[in-house]
Amino acid sequence: MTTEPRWRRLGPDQRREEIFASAQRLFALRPYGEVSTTDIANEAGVARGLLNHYFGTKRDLYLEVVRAAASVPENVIDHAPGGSLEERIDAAVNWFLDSLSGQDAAWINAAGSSGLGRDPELERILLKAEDDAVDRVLETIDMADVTDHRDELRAFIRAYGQLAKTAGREWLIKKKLSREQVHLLLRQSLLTIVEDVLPEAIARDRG
Amino acid sequence: MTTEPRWRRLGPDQRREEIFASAQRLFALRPYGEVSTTDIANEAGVARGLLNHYFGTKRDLYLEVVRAAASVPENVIDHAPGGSLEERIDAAVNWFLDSLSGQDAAWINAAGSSGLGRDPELERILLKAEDDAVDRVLETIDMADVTDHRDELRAFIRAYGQLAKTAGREWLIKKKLSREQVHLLLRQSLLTIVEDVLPEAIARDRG
DNA sequence: CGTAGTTGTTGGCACACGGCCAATAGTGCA
DNA sequence: TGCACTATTGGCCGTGTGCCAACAACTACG
Repeated sequence: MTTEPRWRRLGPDQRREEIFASAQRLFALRPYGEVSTTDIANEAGVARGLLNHYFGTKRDLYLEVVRAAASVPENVIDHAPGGSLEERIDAAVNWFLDSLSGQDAAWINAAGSSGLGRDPELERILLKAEDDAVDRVLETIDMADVTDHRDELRAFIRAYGQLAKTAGREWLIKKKLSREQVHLLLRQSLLTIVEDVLPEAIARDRG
Repeated sequence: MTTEPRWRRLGPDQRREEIFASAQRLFALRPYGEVSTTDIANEAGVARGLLNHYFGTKRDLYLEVVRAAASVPENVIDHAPGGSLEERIDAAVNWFLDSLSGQDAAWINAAGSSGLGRDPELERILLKAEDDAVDRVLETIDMADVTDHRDELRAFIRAYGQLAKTAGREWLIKKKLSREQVHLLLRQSLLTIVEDVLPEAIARDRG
């Protein structure tokens, strides 16, 4: 009589995946403090100690989940450059809104750092994601190679990114705006920044 | 020989204040999870149990601190209405930037909810603060009494608020922008929203 | 087919932290 | 001076997390 094993032994990657998935599910549901490692372990059908073995600390696991959620979806458009500035901007905005509604819209919730009190590591992760998003935008509107006042441009776009994220929330979650209205807001704002604010900001150099 | 007391007995309000101040200091320094009630108690020179007595739970104390940090400074300008739209917007932006640099700039860090996984109560607090800020802006630019598409207007302004907060950070913390540049960005963006986006958004009603 | 080796996995120990509450001790008042 | 009032303490207890040595599933080799 061959007694069947009490648990299955998996390859490290596979088990890691399982745990990570469970963590994703739970962390998306409730905030960090209200998710216990026991919960995650149970969800994954695994002993609690295994989390530490694969991810180190609970916090480390959390940070990995956040990193995954914060990064903009990779499926960029084919980026057909031509056209006027307005057309390119229009395309960029459309791409953005599509990827918002298409995705499970996970990263729309990945807000700026926690409520208060800097958390350097978390901040670093979110800033990295933000910067990637900025690059994406700059590429899409064919301004990736501006070198003159690069820092200022990026700062403007970063601020714009927050506007975009918030507007997205107003559309998808709070339902106060229609897609067309959000599109309008994003198009006009970006247009103003590129055509109006940037040149002027360059003219009067920064102090 | 009169032995001197081991501790002083204060009025409830005063002691409450002391503890609250200590909590503010520590929560501003490190994130929630890395501040223990013991830390706060030590900082306040008080027994740990007293925190619970005055504030209930650690979380309750935290929420009060956040509420204080998130609310925009009350010292509004005298609000001299007259002038063109551009002048009014200019005044509003100036007021905003002044209150940013003037304050200890605490609330500039009070970002949207935690990194992931909704925290309803925290969210409620931050949304309340955000809405107050929106009201403040609308008053300052004399658009507080628009009734037609109030929800849309407020949504636009809310998104704009995030842009403003981020731009403020780029100026005061990251030093990528000068005050003039931020001013320019905020003025032009708000102008575009009010003069351009809003009318158009109203024309094509929301679906 | 048995057996030793590898390592994914478990279970429990130790410790830190937060909520709670009965006992204590400043403090003003009679 | 003593008494009542209550601000404040100190410790108990449950919970959550990191850690690690033992264990067992699986593999390979004799």
